[in-house]
Amino acid sequence: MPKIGMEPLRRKALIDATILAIGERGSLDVTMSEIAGRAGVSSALAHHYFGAKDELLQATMRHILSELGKDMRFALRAADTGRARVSAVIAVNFSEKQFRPETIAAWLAFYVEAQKSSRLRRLLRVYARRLHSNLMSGLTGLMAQTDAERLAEGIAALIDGLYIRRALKDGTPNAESAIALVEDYLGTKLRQTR
Amino acid sequence: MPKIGMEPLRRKALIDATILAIGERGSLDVTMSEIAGRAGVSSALAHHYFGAKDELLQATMRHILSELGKDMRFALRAADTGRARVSAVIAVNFSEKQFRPETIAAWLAFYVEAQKSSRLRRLLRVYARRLHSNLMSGLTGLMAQTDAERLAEGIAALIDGLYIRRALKDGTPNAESAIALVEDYLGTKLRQTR
DNA sequence: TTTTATTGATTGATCAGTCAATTAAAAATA
DNA sequence: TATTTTTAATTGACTGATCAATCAATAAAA
Repeated sequence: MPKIGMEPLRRKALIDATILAIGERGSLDVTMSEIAGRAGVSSALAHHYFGAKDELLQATMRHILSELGKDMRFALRAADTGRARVSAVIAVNFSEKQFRPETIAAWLAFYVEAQKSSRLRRLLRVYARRLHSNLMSGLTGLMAQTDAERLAEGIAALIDGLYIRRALKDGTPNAESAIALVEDYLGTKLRQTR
Repeated sequence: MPKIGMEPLRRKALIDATILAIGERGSLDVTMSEIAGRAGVSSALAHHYFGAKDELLQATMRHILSELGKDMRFALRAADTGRARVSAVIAVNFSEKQFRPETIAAWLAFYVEAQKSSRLRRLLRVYARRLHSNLMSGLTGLMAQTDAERLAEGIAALIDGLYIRRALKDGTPNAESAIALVEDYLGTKLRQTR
């Protein structure tokens, strides 16, 4: 029962299915058939719309990054002080939508894959740079440039580390305690450099 | 040209080859043939000594963990104050031997794999607990228990985050700057809680 | 002669990717 | 409006490649 204008719907469904599948498996070792099955279509159709598995994975990563970017821009719009900007960046990274097991697992899997794929590496580099510049835009007013650079690096690494730990479901930090940890780091450094 | 007592030699060579191969590929998607080839034997022999690929990977992870443990015990033996113990833990994690691209890539790959394999997950949990208790053994004398717990969590997350960033070869923190970052975090918190 | 070390060849399963065929909607034409 | 033609959506069946795992055979040491 073919219908019209299916392409955007199918693409979206396939990308969502990809995130779900990766999240459940915990790695990119997910077959096209599994993804397509979850999206309710045949694997042939997935190939029809995305060409190769690689492109589906890349589209998925782009989708995740773009969602994060959207949330970030929205949160930053409401932040009027430097301090508020930094807190906004932290909050978005641990928001309901971003700090979910599926999303995190996908992140981690893409991190690993990036070591093989230069295109994925480029995507992640864009994200890292954006995170850094967002942090810096808040921190520069609050301390010396070099201190800000260093702190931004520390916060970014801390966020990544908390993501990994969450993925392992081990010491599972929940969102609030993760935010508290990063905010405490930030607060302590601010008090020190004040 | 069969020789005697080859088993330990072969096992060691295969494990080393596994780390190398994973490090180069950047993931656990490495064939038994590739590993065996690097070790200078046939894939059949790798199966002969390890049974299944899974067990070779597990043995490899155990090897990495045990090396880290050895280094850690050695470094801690020389640390006589609480403060020195914490610094020792940090130093070992970023030591020449541990903070190498191959080792890091292997770490990351195992982190991902751990989401699938409960046995790997157990291994990593042991490591995480050991890291935590090592950190605590140094921190408890220096501040209140709850503060120490929180700081240990933060340091551990920071270490993981710096590992990930190193794996991506992006903002490539070198060992010294990574140590400086963690030590700065620690120092700031100590000055604050003092 | 038994045990250990070793491999080439093979098997069986899994998958990404292709293709020809089918169905129905859209567009064009009568 | 009724028809033919074109385009879009969709799949089942297939192909080719890759790879883990097995096994029978060989060679040398004990």
